[in-house]
Amino acid sequence: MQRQGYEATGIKQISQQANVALSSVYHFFPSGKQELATEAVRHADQEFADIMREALATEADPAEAMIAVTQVLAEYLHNSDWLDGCPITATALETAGRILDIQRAAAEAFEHWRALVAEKLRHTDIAEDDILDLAHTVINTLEGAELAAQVSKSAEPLEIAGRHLARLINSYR
Amino acid sequence: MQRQGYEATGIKQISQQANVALSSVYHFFPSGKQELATEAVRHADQEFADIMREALATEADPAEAMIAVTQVLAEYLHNSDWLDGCPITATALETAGRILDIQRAAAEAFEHWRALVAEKLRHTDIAEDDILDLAHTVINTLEGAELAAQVSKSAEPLEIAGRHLARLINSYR
DNA sequence: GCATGCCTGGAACGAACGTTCCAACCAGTA
DNA sequence: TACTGGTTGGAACGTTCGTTCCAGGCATGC
Repeated sequence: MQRQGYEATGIKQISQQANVALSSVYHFFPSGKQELATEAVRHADQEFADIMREALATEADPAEAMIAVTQVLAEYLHNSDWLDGCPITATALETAGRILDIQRAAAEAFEHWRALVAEKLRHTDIAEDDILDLAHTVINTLEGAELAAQVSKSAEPLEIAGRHLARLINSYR
Repeated sequence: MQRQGYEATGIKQISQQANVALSSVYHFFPSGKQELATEAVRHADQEFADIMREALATEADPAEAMIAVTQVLAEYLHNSDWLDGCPITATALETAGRILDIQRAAAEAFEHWRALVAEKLRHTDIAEDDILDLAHTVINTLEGAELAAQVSKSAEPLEIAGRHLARLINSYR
């Protein structure tokens, strides 16, 4: 779903790629595809949070840490032939306004990731209100840059985003 | 496709909603769905460019103009019950790496929109290299903020993005 | 009025979709 | 050994998908 989105990903395709019986999928996700997708988004939430947490920890300075994050994301993207961008964006977008469970799970994921960034920014003397705003823009700019990088098959949007986010953060202290 | 993405949007659904015979769709788009989607992306490219051009023109100062753009985007989003975000993101993401024509059309759209922003920024004394970088981040942050606004059904991400983009631009002069 | 294009209506195709069902299976425990 | 719970294999359901085909309509040109 990260690569193809919700609709293009079939349950049979999932069961085959996982070497698992189709019945088993319906055994563990009785409500079908929507339940599976919701859990997939929640799983991707945790997985992506781990990646970000680790990348943020490599640099003590929050501004520098942003650059580290964009570098890690660029690596993942490049190593997967520009296929593995944000794990939930595609699914979130095409189900927005149609499948509320998935939309809610996606909203919670963004909130979760924002909290990680905010946590990192609290090691500065930036005011709490500004920190919360910055966390918004950091995640949103990363999302947009990852999308652009994927579509253009280039790491440049992510590199630029890293530098600009660092500059924006530094402008608050 | 703006609302549902590529896979979830059927050709029959399109022909019905357009009050047009299914045969007519295949008459004008002989190569089928992929060709139709590619043209749809190109059309959305122009349409979105018009919206941005108009919004950018409402404010003489480029930094202020960014806030105007986010306000306009927030309006569109709110008026459509948070359904009409960026017209190509969903389609671009789920076809990335799978349908090259669509991916190319999407990349050209982003390039087109960046050029509009760069054009506006040339009314300042910012160095050309910085202008091109800023255009990248402006579009990418708008994309990310629009996604977040749509998923969270709130205009807040766009409002914050507008303020931060203005601040970032002003930091260059 | 008649012929020559382009366009449409409607039916049909095979394939894939999500989902359901049930018999068979295979741990465990007693 | 017998039983019981959870898990699987495989076939089948109806529906929808993208696509194809062709006879008919309907203007425009002579």
